[in-house]
Amino acid sequence: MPDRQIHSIAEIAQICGVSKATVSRVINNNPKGVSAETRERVLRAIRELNYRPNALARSIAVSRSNMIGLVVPDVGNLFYPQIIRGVTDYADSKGYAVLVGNSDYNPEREAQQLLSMVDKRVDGIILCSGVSNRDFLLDFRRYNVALGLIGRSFDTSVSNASITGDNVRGGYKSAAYLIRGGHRRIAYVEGNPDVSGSRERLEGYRQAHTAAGLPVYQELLLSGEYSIQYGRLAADQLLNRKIQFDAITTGSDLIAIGMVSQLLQRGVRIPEDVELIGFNNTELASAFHPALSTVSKPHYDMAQYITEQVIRVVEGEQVKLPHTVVEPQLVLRETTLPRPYDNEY
Amino acid sequence: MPDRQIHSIAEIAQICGVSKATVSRVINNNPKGVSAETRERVLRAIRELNYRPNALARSIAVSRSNMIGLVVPDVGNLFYPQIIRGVTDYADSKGYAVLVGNSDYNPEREAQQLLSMVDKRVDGIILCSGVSNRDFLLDFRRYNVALGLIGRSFDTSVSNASITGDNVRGGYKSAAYLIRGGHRRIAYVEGNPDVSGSRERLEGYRQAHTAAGLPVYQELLLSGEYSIQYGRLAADQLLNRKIQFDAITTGSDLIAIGMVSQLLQRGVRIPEDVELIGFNNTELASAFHPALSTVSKPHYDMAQYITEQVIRVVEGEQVKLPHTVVEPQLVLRETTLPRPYDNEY
DNA sequence: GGTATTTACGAAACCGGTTGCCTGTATTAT
DNA sequence: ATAATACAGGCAACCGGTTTCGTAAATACC
Repeated sequence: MPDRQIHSIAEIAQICGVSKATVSRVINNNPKGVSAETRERVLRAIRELNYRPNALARSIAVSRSNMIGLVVPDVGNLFYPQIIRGVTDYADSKGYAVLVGNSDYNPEREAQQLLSMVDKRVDGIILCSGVSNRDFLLDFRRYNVALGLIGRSFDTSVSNASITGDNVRGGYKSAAYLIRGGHRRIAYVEGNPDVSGSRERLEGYRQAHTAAGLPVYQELLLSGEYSIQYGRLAADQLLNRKIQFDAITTGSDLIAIGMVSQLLQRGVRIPEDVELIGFNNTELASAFHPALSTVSKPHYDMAQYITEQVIRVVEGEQVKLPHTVVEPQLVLRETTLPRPYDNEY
Repeated sequence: MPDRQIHSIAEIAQICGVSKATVSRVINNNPKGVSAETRERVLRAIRELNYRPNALARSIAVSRSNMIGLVVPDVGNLFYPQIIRGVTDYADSKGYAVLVGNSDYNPEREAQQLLSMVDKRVDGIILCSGVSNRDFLLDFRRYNVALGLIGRSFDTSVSNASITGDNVRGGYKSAAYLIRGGHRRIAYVEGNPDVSGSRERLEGYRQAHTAAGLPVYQELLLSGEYSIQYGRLAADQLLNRKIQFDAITTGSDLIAIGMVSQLLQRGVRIPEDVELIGFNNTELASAFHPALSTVSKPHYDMAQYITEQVIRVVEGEQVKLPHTVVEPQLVLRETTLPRPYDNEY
């Protein structure tokens, strides 16, 4: 068996007959203080021994870990791949590694994950669709970690940067589009009601109704979780309880897919009998059959953006914009009927 | 502004009038060598100051980081959520944090990610659908990191554990099912041809053909990438080049979805005109409309299993089985026509 | 009451790096 | 030729923990 060693800077130093300081200078290719030949000699030893500097040791010495933490509700949810990819791409490009954790929409678990990342001394944290309350986050700032928020926003004392879609507008647009189609009983089917986005979309839904002088029926407001499963369940519920509805807005494409799938199976035609609008415009929405009408935000870009900001604060630069909100766009496909529409309202 | 400090063990020690050693003992609740009252006093200080031990420092002291690395081709691909969730769940339950990286099916990037994880001194690495060659991985063992493989397998000198679906069997089963339906021109549409799974499935496809005394046509063998996009493209290619085909097997559900979506759009009926079988039985397959027939493996469980093994070797226990291969099951839904079938062949 | 054992804790070395400061020699300026 | 400066490189302190070992005090034992 070959030497399965992982060497230390001291060994390299000894082998080359120089001090640790010199090796360190070579590694960080610090141009000062080491001659070309010494440098070469050290580099050769490093190569020959396959020496890899210990990033952890370095981290504690310079008190910077070059790691950032990403906390999402559920990495298994098909909504998050775009986000994770956005974060890892940007982080990677700047030489940061990414630690991931699931919160399961549970404030305690979320807190646990956040603290565990502090323990690992990540330089920054990106919290996605967080469910922690404001006080906790505010208190959390004591740990001096750059904090970026996706999908939720507080004042600047809570986070260094945040980016959200305008969920109120999103909720408004989809409801308004359906209302404009003459629908009067529009079901609103949400995922986890604790997520702020849920409440905001509902607010938009309400606004669209009142703007049109229409009542909001409590029995049409459902919530459960962001999954295909739940979409199925919600469809069944609506049908089984014989609740009348002529259109649906949902809190995610997954819910929408589950509902469409189940409604179709139970003989409800879409969009002829029921129009439906999803949320988020995941990759799936356009591929699904019938293709989902949905509300679109550039999640990948949003993730990249927030990662950029977090890294900026880590590196002592200014955040470009502490709070960004992006206007969601209604994307109309096959689960709605066409009608004049200008994406403005 | 409150004190935004992160304290060190030395500070706690000083405040409590004890030595660092004592504080350390308290933190690791080492039952020996510290009296109840001293312990209490230290714990109080820790609580009051919100002290969080530096896991990095601990890692270098005990040469164990409690981090494991997960390298996948593309966290953005909808196939990986199940895997990532499986890994994070198990790791989390054992107190390990997870570092993720993308390889993009690129051996150089993969090597880079692997080495970057070594630098961070992860205790173990889980490599998913790796594209590195055997020699590289063998050489990589020098870094003394526990290594688990998903979706690829070598002898035990290369990895500590591996788990794969039997892709040959998977490829065989789906092709055989289609052949049994009387099809003679079955297109085989793969993702990245560098991934070993691709080649194995093709092998199964071949075996099924020769077993039935049928020829394999080169023009029916396509490959590109694992995405909905590519599925669309492949469908277009087949149609535009006027290549005759009466059935399709694909290397992933995403490709399948893209193809179905495009074929439908171009007026091809499924399954009446063309039968199609996906691969992997992602959450999407059953929700898609028409529901995808596909080849199923328990990815979440596989991910958990391999994580368990990796952690076992980290903790000095025996790996249960160094190499596991799971038998894939054909799941028949709406993109194929029903016919007698026993999932055995 | 004297010895043996246990217990509580501190001192200091160590893990693997970084960095400020110092020294000795080589180079340049005058 | 001499002083001034530059450069290469070593020493040692430091980052924040863990752990071995030693010792003094407390407790157990007879």
